Amino acid sequence: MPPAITPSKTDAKRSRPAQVAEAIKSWVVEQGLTPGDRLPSEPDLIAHFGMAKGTIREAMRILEAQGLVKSRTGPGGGTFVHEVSRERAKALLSNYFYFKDMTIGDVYQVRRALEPELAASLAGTLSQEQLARLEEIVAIYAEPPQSAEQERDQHIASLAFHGALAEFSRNPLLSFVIGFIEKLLSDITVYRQLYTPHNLALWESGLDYHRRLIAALREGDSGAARAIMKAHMETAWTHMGDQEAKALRGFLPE
Amino acid sequence: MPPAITPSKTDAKRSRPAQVAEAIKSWVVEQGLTPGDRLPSEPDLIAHFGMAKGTIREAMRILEAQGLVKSRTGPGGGTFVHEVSRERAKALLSNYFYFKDMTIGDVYQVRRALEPELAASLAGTLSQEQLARLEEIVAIYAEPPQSAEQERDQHIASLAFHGALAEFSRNPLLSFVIGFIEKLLSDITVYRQLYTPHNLALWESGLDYHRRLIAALREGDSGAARAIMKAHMETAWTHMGDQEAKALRGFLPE
DNA sequence: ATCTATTTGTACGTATGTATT
DNA sequence: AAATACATACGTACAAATAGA
Repeated sequence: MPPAITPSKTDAKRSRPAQVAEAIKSWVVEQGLTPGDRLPSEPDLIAHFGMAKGTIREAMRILEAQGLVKSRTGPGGGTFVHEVSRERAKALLSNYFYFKDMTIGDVYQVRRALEPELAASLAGTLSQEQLARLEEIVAIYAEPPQSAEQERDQHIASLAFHGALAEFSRNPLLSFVIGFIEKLLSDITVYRQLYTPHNLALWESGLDYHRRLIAALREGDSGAARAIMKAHMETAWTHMGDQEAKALRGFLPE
Repeated sequence: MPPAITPSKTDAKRSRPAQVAEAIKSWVVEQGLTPGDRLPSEPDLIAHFGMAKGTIREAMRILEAQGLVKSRTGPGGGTFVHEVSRERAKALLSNYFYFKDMTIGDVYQVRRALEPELAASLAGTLSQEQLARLEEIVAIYAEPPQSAEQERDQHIASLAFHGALAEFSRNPLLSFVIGFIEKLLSDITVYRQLYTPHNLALWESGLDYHRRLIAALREGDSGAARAIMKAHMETAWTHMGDQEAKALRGFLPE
C-alpha cells in the first residue's frame, strides 16, 4: 500500500528526494505505523512515485539519517519504521551546538535548575536494581584516583551517575535533557581533557553527595534528595573557576 | 582538496554512504571549516573516494538531512557547510519525542525549573528593541478573545512570548531547551486544539504576569523577574487540571 | 551445506535542470 | 543570449546480503 501523496506538491523549492521523504513521513503518521512496520519496497515506491531508483534511495537515506527508518537486505528485508534512539537524538542535537559558543557555565546554569528537580521526582520510585546500579557506579570512584587516566575514568563515571538518574526518570523530556548534558560534559572530558585538576576535597564532597543522594532516594525523601542535589550542583559550580568560561566545541559525533 | 580519509574503515557494518558522510564530517572538523565554506565538488568526491555518483549523493543527503550542508546548483554552486538551524534542530528532536509518551505535566515539570532561571538571567540585559518586541507580543492578547480562532491565536502568542525570551538568552542550551518546549506546546495547540478552555481569570493573570515581567526585566530586577515567572508557572501548572495527563503526540514536523 | 529467491546496495552512463558570467 | 559549471534526475545492470528450501 504505497503512500497516497502527489509527487510534486506546492513546496517546489525542496529537492525531489526531500519531498518524497516528507511524503513518506506523513504517510507513516497517517497510517499510524509503529516501529517494526514495513514500508513499501523500493520497486513499489519507484512505481508509485514514478521516479528513478536513486531518487527514492536518497529519500530513504534522509529518513535513515533522522533515525526514523532502518533498512535490511535479503528476503523479508526492506525498510522498517524505527524508533529514534536516544543516542541518535543526542548526536543530532550535538550537531546544532557544534556551531554555538557554549561555556561550561552555560551548561551548569541548566544543570543547577534541572538536576535537583530530577532528584526530587525520583525519590521513592527506584527499584532495588536501579539503586544497586547507582551504587555500582559510585564504587568506581570510591577510592582516590591513582593516575591521570583513572582520574578521567572516575570523572566520566561520576557523570554517568547523573546519566543513570536521567534514564530512571519517567519524564522523557527531563530525562533527555539531563542525559544530553551528561553526554556534552562527557564528550568534552574525553576529547579535550577538560576535567577538573585533581582536587581531593572536591572529589570527597562529590562522593559524599552521591552516597547521601542514594540514601535519600531509597528512603523516598524527596525534599532531602532535592536539597542534596542542589548543594552538589552549587558546590561543583563554585569550584568550576576559570573553566566556566571555557567553550566546549570541536566534535561532531554520530 | 578532497578529504584524506580511507574509503572503507573498520566500521564495516554501516552502509557506504553513511561511511562517506562520516568521513566528510570528520574532515570538515579537522579542516576547521565554517559555515559558507565549500566542500569538494561531486566529481572530485567521486574520484577521491572511488565510488559511484549515487553513493556520494546519498552521503550528501545524509549530511543535508542533519542540516550540516546545503547544496546549490549553477556555476559557483556546490555543497557548502551550513550551520544547523534552530528550527532544523527542533524538528529533528521532535522526531525523537514522537515515539515517547509525554504529558503536558512532564513539560511543565521542566518549564517550572527553567523559565524562572531564564527570566532572572535576562533581567537588565535586554535592549529597547527587545523589550518593545515583548510588548508587541503582549499586545496581541491584551484584550479578551472574541472567537475560538482568536483564542487560539492568543494562546500561540503567549507561548511566543516565552519563545522570544528564550531567543534573547545568551545561553545557547537554556535558549534551545525553552524554545523547543515552546514549539512542543505550540504544535500541540495547532494540531490538536489542545488549549485551555477559556478561563477569564487565568487569561487575566497570564497577561498580568507577562506585563509585570517586562517591567522587572526593564528595571534589571533579577529577583523580581524570577519570582514573577515562578508564580506564573505555578499558576499555569495548578490550572492545568486534567490536561496534565494528556499525551502530546501525533506529528512529525520538518 | 548449497542453492535459490528476494530485497536492498552499488556502479555507471546519459540527460536535464539551474544559475552565473 | 549563449556558453559554462555545477547539481539533479533517470535507467539499467550487476553485486551483496539474508532467509528458507
